[in-house]
Amino acid sequence: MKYINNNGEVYEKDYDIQIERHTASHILAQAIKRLYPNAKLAIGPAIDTGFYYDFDDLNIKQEDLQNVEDEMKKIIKENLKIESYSLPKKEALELMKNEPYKREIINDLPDTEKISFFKQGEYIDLCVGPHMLYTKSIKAVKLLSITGAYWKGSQNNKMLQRIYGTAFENKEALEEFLIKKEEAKLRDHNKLGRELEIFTTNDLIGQGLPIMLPNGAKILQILQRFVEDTEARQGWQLTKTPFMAKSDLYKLSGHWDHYKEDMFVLGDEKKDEEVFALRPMTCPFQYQVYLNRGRSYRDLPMRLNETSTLFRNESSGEMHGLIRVRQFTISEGHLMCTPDQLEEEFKGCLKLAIYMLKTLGLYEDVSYRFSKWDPEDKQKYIGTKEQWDEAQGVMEGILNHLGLDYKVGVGEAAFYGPKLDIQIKNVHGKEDTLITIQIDQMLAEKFGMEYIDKDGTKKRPYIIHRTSLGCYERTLALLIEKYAGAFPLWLAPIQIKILPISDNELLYANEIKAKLENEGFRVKVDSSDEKIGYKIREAQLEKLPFMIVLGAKEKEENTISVRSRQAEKQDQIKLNDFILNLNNIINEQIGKDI
RNA sequence: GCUGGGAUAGCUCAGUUGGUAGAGCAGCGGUCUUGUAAACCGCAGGUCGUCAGUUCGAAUCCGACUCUCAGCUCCA
Repeated sequence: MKYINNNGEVYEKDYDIQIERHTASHILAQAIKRLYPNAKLAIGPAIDTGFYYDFDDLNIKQEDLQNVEDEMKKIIKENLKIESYSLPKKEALELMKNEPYKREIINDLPDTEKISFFKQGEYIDLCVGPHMLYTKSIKAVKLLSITGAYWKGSQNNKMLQRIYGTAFENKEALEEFLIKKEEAKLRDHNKLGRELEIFTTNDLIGQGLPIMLPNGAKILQILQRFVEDTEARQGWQLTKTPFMAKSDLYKLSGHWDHYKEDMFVLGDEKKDEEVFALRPMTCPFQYQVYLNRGRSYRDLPMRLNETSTLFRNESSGEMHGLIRVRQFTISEGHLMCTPDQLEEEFKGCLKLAIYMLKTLGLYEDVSYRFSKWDPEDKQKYIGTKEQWDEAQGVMEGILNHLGLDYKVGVGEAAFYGPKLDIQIKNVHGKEDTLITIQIDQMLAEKFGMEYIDKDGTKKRPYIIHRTSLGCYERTLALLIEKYAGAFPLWLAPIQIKILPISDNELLYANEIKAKLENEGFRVKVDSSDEKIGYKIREAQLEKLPFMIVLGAKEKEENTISVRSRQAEKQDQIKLNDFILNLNNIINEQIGKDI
């Protein structure tokens, strides 16, 4: 494959999908310029799933995309040769005199810089390249959607019109991508979760406030018991702190100055003597547990956990199914320790998180992000540069010592400290934080937390702020998508459905149900008068782990016919053998050691 | 919060240039008592997201709001 770089040099290299996509974005811009000459060019990079190009003074609709795509295919067919050349800044500005966004980019470049351009036919774009050598090198291209996007990614700037598209090496690869995209939609928790009656929402209750239906509430209960029991075995002590507090608490913690926009405040500061706010984080509440009396080094490490319901007044456009909500519950915890305990305890928190991920089956799907502050953003963060350097330095040391493969996210830290975020992508490819482990010194200082050390002097403890399985609602959403609703046995809200072939077996069915429930299993009997084939199909749609078919034969022989959701047909066995089998499966699923 | 779609029965969706709402599935009642992908008959179910407007007349046209989807921004 031939490419051209911004020195005008042509070179040979293996097929590079990112270069193809970047070239496709130029062809998109060329097509837009031909069809809508008044449109202004912003930027058009390649991304993970394809490419986009941002335009101003363009107002097209979804229906117009096909037309644009047809024009792109025409340009590809014309097989224009792509050339590159450089200009001094002054001439570059002159060349782009009708492109305000390009001029802004050029103006931001140093004066000494030679500015490179790529040209294909009548179309010229400011670009560092490289590109494919001919437009015909684009083998499969498709425009996908059209949305708004802020210029330079800042909401203070104008919103431009962004066109998303994708390109592949051949038509088959494009086709496969589109099919996968459609399949992903079927796993979408926001659709599947409603279909499987896990949750719903309601106009009267409001945005970002999902209602957990019996199936969803059951899964959350199972998860919560699992988390609390596991944490207890790891030396965590459960606390229960209030859902709200006076504004005084938040003023001390810094939330009032740095987080009030995102809080639900009860009352009016101007009129009321006392104003309350629902808690957006548990830290300042749980710190009061530590502060309940003086602490000695003998009390450390002190591990406090809480199944903690939080309230955040997210902007209206942010809410999404169970992934982004206004009220949610997290497996939160705060760990107070001495400096020389810090690394070991941090490791313990990470180990616990990884154990949770492995048990849930999500371990292979996560990535790690070291979230630092942005020194430029004075509004967002409390503390001094020295404090941040220290906290980040400590965390970086630990992360590197653990040999963790992580990316750095600048400006992603909490307002009070750096974080190790464990990230996961949903079915649409959008990444969110599932679990977070943070080192917090600023709030410890604000609340005056200390301990008496061996030498009798007062010292400030290090505090690790962490979640073990993260936000329950978000985790549930990811689990729905991971398993496409077919939950592992230990998590399934209904584990077994009993299908009597006729009403003659109803009594026997209820007998089996009672015995299974007595063993702690979650069972449902299908007492409808449908035919057995229909009942099986229904049970399959519910994605339950097991079904039991009971007819005259089973009743006669005092057996059951069991079928797992993967199996083609059922096996006739004794109930006790089935119970043994179920327990084995569950032990396998949650019995792993930390 | 911003840009652009959308909201009709529990669900999936029809509904023509404005004339007063329909199907399939689910539900309920009955018949059938069934051995592996949808038995048969019947019934019921809607303030067409909400509110205000234009009109003799609005699911349909205009406006505001609510909710929802995709993306941006923000974030667990």
